[in-house]
Amino acid sequence: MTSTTEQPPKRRRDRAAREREILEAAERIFGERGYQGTSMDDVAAQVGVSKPLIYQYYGSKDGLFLACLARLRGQLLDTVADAVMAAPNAEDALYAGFLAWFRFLDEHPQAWSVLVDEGMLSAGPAAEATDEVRAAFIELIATMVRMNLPAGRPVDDDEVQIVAQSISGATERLAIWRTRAAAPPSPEKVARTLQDLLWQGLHTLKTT
Amino acid sequence: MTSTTEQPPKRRRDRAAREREILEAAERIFGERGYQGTSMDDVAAQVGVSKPLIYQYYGSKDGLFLACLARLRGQLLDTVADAVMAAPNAEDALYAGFLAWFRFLDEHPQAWSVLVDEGMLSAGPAAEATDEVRAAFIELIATMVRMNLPAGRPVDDDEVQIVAQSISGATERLAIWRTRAAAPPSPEKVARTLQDLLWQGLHTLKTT
DNA sequence: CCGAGTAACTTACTACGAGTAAGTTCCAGC
DNA sequence: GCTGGAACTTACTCGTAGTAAGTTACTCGG
Repeated sequence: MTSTTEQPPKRRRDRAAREREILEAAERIFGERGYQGTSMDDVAAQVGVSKPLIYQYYGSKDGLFLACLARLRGQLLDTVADAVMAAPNAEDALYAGFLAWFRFLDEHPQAWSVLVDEGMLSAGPAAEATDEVRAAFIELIATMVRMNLPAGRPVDDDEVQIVAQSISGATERLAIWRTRAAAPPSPEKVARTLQDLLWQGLHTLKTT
Repeated sequence: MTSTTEQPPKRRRDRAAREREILEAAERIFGERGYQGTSMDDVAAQVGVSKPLIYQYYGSKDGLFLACLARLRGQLLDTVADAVMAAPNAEDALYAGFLAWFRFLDEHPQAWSVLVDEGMLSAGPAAEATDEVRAAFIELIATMVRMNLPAGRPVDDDEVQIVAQSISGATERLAIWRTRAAAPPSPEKVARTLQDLLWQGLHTLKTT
């Protein structure tokens, strides 16, 4: 009976426990209804607590949303980074990274909803955090790209940036598309196709 | 003295004229402050008209935003499509399309702000319109990709979709990056790099 | 010129959600 | 048991989306 709905005899808890409880509820509700569609009153009611308490702990709606973001982002980033690092060479790393990305999103659909809504916050203070996440990813990609270049060659940083941004954008859009598509191709198929599309071009970079 | 601020002796106009006037103001204000940062009262005040009139003409805030979107989207789509169609072969078409895209966005920065905020509306009825825009682009890209394939070969529609989605995502993210970067590379450079990155891979598609 | 009829427009609201001020209740340690 | 602080609440303010109901100005037939 200890399901998601909380039982009445809920008393005071220490701050850390409450914060966790609030965060979990927020993650769930943001995931279901999006940022706009979620009101602080909703979250408060779900936790069985009053609104000002949430404000005391998280400062603002953005603050709460950011906290959700940070957690999910960390998980996703770690997953992908691990897959990339575990690969024996650049070619495999590329595929492994894509695969890890699409698989994670398949396995954590509600996490992804939050992260997508993240993109929605072009305005607001959440935008900065959003950019940080993406910057981390792009840094990872850029590192991979550079790994793939012969050591002696001069590196055109603009080109590396362009490539990294492109890959980041492509994977994001593909992820969104897959959640919406009626019968999306498997993570393996998408990762493979992407890999095929990009691999040759990455070599071109190196010989330019 | 007929600057952007309107002179007091502003009287009744017929509906079409007012709609245009409202749309222009909305486009400007949305472009400056984003969707969230713009209130209907702001727009009303700017036009020198009362809020309910805007509601009568555009139905809702989303409706007004959508109307802005539709116009800008149309311009952008036409520009890119023209460039693509004018190219003598697939390779040039790809480059020309990219170039037209990035140039347009350089030349219409406020238009782009609106289109970026567009992305922000994952929630709300604007999302549908957004998807339509993107679908149009993706259709254009998919057509180009198919043009590039030998006629006899069987076409894997999933792969074409994946590639088209990737390109769409890449160009969007690059556009956003360029507006934020301190010293973004020229449209030519970005278009060329993208072209280099993708061209080989598109051939791979055909021989798979 | 003149009185409808209607399109253009306004005033004055409601509803709801973010954020806050000022408490009240419960538990720890003395 | 009493006091101090952390956990928590009630009861607001303020801003903005959206609306109901009315008012003003143009127009067209007589």
